[in-house]
Amino acid sequence: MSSRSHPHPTTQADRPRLSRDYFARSAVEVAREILGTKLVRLEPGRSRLSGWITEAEAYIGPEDLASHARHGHTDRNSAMWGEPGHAYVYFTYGMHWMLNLVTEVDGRPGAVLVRGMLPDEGLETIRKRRNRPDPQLTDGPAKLCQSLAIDGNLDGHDLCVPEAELYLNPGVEIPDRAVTIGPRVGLNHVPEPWLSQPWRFRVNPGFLTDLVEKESGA
DNA sequence: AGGACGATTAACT
DNA sequence: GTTAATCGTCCTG
Repeated sequence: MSSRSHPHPTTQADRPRLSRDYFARSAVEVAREILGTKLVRLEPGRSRLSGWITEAEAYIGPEDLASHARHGHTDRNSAMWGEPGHAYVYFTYGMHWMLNLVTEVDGRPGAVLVRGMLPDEGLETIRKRRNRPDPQLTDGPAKLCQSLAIDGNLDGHDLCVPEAELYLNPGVEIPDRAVTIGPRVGLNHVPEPWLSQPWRFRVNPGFLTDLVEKESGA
């Protein structure tokens, strides 16, 4: 099956994917809960890449002045307004792609920005694409997209169908004591209260790496 | 038509 | 700590 040169005990065959119902909740709830789940990328005719999500932010709707939904339904943010469980992928700063997971009920534009992960499968491929030291491979939203070859082709992609090329698997449970909650980052010209809402969720550095080492029987 | 700016990153002082 | 890179999107007029 796998073309990896050495087995990795934490790499498993597909488990049940996170379902439409999973995403059909508030963005804040989903942003917290997806920590530790596994983001899986199947590249057509190529390899299978994956990693455990370590950081996410919630964008709750049109009233949230930090959200792209603040301008209403536009061509770019169209995926946000659709069915939950799809990807919203956008281009910014003239060079970077960002991955969001559409949440909330159909018609309400909630989204969760995936800001970081700990790589699992496809590490060699990711290293080639990033050409950086391991800690800096996927510790940012644009780095993660570069690593997994996520771009505009995946905008609107359905994460909850069998043929999905991008989806989530259950991963490891992250206890509250291992999560740091704070304001979202990179927001400019965003007024209060939106600027300071504690909608960024991050797994404490080291927690997942330690856990993964134990699981792989080190 | 023009301009401001961006849910970032890497390099630099 | 600061700043350049780089261009699509959305606003104003």
